[in-house]
Amino acid sequence: MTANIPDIVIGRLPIYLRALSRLAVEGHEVTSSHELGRRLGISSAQIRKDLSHFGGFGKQGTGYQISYLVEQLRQVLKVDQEWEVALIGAGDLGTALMHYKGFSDRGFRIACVFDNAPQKIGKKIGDLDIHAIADMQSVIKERGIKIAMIAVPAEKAQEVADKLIEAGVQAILNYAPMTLNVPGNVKVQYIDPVVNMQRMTFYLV
Amino acid sequence: MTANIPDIVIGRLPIYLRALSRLAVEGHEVTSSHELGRRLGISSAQIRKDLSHFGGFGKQGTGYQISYLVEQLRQVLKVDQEWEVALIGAGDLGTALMHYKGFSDRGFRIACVFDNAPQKIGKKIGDLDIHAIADMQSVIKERGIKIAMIAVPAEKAQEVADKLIEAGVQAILNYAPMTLNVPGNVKVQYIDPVVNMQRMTFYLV
DNA sequence: TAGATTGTTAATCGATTAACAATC
DNA sequence: TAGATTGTTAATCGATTAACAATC
Repeated sequence: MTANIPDIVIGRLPIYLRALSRLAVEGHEVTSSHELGRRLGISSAQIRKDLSHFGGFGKQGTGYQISYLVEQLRQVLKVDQEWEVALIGAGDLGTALMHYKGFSDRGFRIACVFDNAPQKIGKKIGDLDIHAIADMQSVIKERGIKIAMIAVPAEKAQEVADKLIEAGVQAILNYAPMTLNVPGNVKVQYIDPVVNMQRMTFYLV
Repeated sequence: MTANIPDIVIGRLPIYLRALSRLAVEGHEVTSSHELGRRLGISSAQIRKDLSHFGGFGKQGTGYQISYLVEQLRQVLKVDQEWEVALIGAGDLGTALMHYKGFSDRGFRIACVFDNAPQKIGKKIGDLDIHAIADMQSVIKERGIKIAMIAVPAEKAQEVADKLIEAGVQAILNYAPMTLNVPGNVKVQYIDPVVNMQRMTFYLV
């Protein structure tokens, strides 16, 4: 069942989930594919088609009960639990990620931080000790961590990724501005703000 | 010519540009669609097809001269110039963005910062003064700024976006975890790390 | 020349949309 | 009941890939 669902559909589910949570916060209890589509700039047909891969979550004539759909999407995406995440890199970006409040209620918790600057190792960041990268693999193996965020300079990113994967990490959010080379069973997502900016300048006058 | 190029093609060009720059740093002078494709996990046919929208940049038998292709892609994407960018929000994330060194050699410079916390206004961040959001529109109009990064809480993001657009901004990089409602002539790109993480957990065991 | 690689065309593949019966 | 909206099928649309002549 899981096997033949297009990546592009999975990619939209977090957007639906985010919009639905927002609707709930705004006090709505029920919504429709049309309302959701209008908010997101997506056709209602696409939303219904996407959701139908996982079951019938709505009711003809009335639409979707938001709390129920949120619960179902959380289950589908496996964020009805809290994932422990390893953060590699305790620079400006790593620090901002540590302080970010938005992870916990959406399924994630930064559980350990690594850096290799001697002056940082042993210091605290938030309420976590910064560990040496030399200890990274043992900590990740011991705690069974499956997800990591890479926030180190581009030159170090591939090396860090290789070690993470060797230690059992299967999902990497890479903030370093480069494409990683990983085996087929490892998922990578990229965040590079400059890429996002360069996708817009083309359209400017 | 510009009009009928698919967005999805434009979206890949910054990735090509990034990889080509990296190849150049590594000392390569020439590459091929096969080599680039191998590095990026993209088919060589797709790379050739994408590039062919903008002209013939390669040579049969030998491939692409990297410096020339980089130059051409920079022109296509309009990042052969430095764009002034407005940053709204001087919290942890805004501060990390201010300190980020990676903008300038890829076409962007943060030219002004805004926040509405009284204790921040007037303080320096990097070598820029933090201005009040009340001054945002006049500064943006005066300097003719076309690009902004939103790094404020979700509740404020739409309001900030509306003001930016009214002041003439045409491209927004939105770090707030919500979809913005904007007119058709305004481009928006989104960065929400939780969305990226939730796109991977589905595939974890 | 022989080998390699481009740019492009046609074929294939996959995603989106339109439409509507079912039904709340 | 009448109106609204789902879930799904078929049609359309668009993107990717395969293949190859051109040519460096």
